[in-house]
Amino acid sequence: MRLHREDVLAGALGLLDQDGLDGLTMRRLATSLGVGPSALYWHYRDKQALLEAIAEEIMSGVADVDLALPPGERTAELARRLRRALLARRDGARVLSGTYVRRPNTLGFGEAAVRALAEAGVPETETALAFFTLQDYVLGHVIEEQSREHQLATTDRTPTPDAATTGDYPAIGTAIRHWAERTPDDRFEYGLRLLLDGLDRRTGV
Amino acid sequence: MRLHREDVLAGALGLLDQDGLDGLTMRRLATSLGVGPSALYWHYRDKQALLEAIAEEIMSGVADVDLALPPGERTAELARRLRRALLARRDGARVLSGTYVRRPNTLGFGEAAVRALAEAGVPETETALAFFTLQDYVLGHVIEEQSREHQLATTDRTPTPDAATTGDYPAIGTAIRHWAERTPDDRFEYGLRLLLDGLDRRTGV
DNA sequence: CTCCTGACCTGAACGGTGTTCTAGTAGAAC
DNA sequence: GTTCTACTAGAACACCGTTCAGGTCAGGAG
Repeated sequence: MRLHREDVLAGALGLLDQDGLDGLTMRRLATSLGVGPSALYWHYRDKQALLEAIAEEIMSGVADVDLALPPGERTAELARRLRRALLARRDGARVLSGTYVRRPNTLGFGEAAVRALAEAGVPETETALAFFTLQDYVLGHVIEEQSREHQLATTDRTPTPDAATTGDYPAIGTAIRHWAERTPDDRFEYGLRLLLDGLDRRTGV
Repeated sequence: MRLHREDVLAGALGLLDQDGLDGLTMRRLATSLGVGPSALYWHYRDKQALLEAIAEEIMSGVADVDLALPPGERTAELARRLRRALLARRDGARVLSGTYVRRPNTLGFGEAAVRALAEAGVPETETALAFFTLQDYVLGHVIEEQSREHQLATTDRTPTPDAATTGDYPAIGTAIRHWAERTPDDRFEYGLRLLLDGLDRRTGV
């Protein structure tokens, strides 16, 4: 039973979810597919090409936001959809930040976001600036969120500063305590709100 | 002439600037120091520990912002200082995003930022949320900025979408053209302004 | 029914990686 | 001048991405 391009991609996605980005190696992917490592190179030029295919797969459907939503809310929803897509796969944010993709799903997302921003009243000269700002925030946020997940899974040290550190840094100590009480979704929404409010003040989103 | 911990760190920083994060390998670092690879493991438990030391070094001095500045401007200045520190070393943002540091320089930066935000009028329950939002934005932004640098250096494809792509995605095409006219500093300031304005609207920074 | 072509794979190899181990050597302190 | 500690060498282990020359096997052409 021979492989096809999609089989390799599917196997890679499975291995990514199971073992994370560092565990996704060509050799392990090959054995999980019951094949030698060199077989993979017939389907993808190199590992980078495979990672780009994964990135594009992660971005599939993210742009399909409800166009009936008012443009401001649509912009917010696109940011949320991006975050959810990144969170849906282990190390999703790291995968995307490492690949420079110029493919339908990725471009389509940018197109949808820029459109929503423009319709919301952002001047044409600023739509890309606003879009990248939103995207950079989401990416940075999810990278940190997933990095914390990994931290929790591998070490047994508490991810929030413990008593020893809070002694020397009192402000951060109490601040983090409030932060820890929020859900991950709330934390994301807070920053998203800040950005959209800032945009509102300038152009009325 | 034997090595000390600082010599290894200095050599690692040099190699990082020269060859990037992927070029920073224990063996190459060893040879550049005129020593066998195993010698490094006396000074640092493993490569991760060395990377954390690098991260902490990158963050040195970032928190030393002028306390005479009004708290709002001080917050902005801290964000700028963080960006500049990350840009100062090749792949600086990637290094920091991969390490989970809880050390003086990193904690001190958080402390300074949380303090500035609190003084600016952000309620105590939200200072950490606002701080992490700013930090996530800066990190995401610089990761992308440095990833573009690398892209430019290695491939000869233009980093901005070319004519072929703009055909199918008209909004993104013209948007990017406006974006390309701005300087990297301007692009960063735009997002920073958005965040601070959003914060202002909620609490009066 | 044969043959051929192209898609797909094997197996071995190359040069690289982080890390560990045992055995040492050199420099400072007494 | 010896001892002790700080430090290093060298070999080895188990991986990694990638290449290459050669093999297999399905399916269409004749």
